[in-house]
Amino acid sequence: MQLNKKVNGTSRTSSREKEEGTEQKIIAAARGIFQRKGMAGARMEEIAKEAGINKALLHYYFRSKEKLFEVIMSEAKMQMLSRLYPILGGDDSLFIKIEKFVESYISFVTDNPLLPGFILHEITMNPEKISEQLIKKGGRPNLSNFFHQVEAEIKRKNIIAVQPEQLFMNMLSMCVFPFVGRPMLQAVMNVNDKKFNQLLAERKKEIPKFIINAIKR
Amino acid sequence: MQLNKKVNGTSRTSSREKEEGTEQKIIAAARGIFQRKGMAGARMEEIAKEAGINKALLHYYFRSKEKLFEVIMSEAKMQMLSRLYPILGGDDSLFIKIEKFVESYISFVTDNPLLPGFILHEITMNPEKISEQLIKKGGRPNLSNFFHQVEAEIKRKNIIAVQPEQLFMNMLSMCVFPFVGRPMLQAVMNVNDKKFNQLLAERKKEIPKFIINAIKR
DNA sequence: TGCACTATTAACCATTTGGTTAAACAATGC
DNA sequence: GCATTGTTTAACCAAATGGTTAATAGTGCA
Repeated sequence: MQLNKKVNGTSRTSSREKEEGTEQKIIAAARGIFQRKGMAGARMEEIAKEAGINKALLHYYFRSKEKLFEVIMSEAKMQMLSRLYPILGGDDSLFIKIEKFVESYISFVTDNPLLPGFILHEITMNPEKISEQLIKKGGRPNLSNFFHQVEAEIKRKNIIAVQPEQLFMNMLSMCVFPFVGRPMLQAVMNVNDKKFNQLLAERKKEIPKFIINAIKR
Repeated sequence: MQLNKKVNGTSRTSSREKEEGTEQKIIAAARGIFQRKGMAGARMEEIAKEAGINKALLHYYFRSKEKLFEVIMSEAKMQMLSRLYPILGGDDSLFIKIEKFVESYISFVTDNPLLPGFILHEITMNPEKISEQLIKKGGRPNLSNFFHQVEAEIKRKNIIAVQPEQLFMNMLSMCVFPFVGRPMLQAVMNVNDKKFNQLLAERKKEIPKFIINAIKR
């Protein structure tokens, strides 16, 4: 038994529908189940079944639940962070950055609605272990660029005084929380799925407007 | 075996330190462990040990893990919601409401930092079952009061046009998210515990200022 | 004092669960 | 063809886990 990932390009088993290869099927299944149930709630058996394979084969590709989990988690973190730094670390003006960031982040999370809750929960369960690599993965944290820019705009009297950290937290909170807290928000506000989706879509424009209103002089 | 909760007032076992009664010790232990590990990650054995009792006694007081979980969850939901409605449903002016709400909510969550993440995660794992009672528990949802007030202020041209739902989501997001996403935020912003606590405390004033700035004409 | 009832425990049980093994199956090179 | 190597499975295993049982200790009260 060895863990060499297979080299095959086109040659496939005589199976009918799948053209992706076992490893990808496993990852896809694991992604879904881990995100839906969390590390503690996920079952190797269920992942195997959803991937259409045997449980033993799961351990043949990924030695343990932890190993498999780490693959999924590391992929998830990278996805989340890779949207974060490029925009905020770029050359745009502050207001443009805010607009681009919110638009990009909400679009992304709309396509991956379970991601934030998954990451946040697991990182809370295991802060040291998971947040250490947060820095390395997905590019070096470039927030200092953004923070300096905020301070510069304050000095130039273009915006009111606000701690960059607070501004960043506000922005991220408003983007991410509605996805993490969706079921609660819908229940509390008594809003159906369609209406809530519409609210989420509108937030791409609403949040930047809100933020810029809040800070501009 | 019966589940009668004991009637004793003062008479206690000859145990040394505890004066709270077994049931309360169990609930305290369960609260901590469920909040830290979640339903799926919690172990009955561990709860028993933390309560200083036998696992069998746990089942003597609360028949099953689910039953015990429901006690904790229902208590948690009530706590969260009981801060929500009274203030927003009250008679204060809009700006005062916002200030009171943010102040009260952040204070509360500061004292119970694991609560939001716990509730949000479990409600996501099991939306139907848990969010149904969200409405009943902790008083009827009084958001319509708040929503009408927002619309009235818009009409009176005291604030700019904004959907009440969006405003509410913004407010709740900024209050709650920093607690749910704390480990991630600290890692990403490279901020130590002390500094982060300070930021959180400052948010009690910062968020209302931010919101009011964003919406006032 | 002894009886009824509650509280508590050690030992036990059945199921679930992550993980392993040995053998069957393909595919590929020679 | 057949040996080699990688892939897949059914069966199995040990530990963990939620839950139960039967016996013990404690307490009030008739």
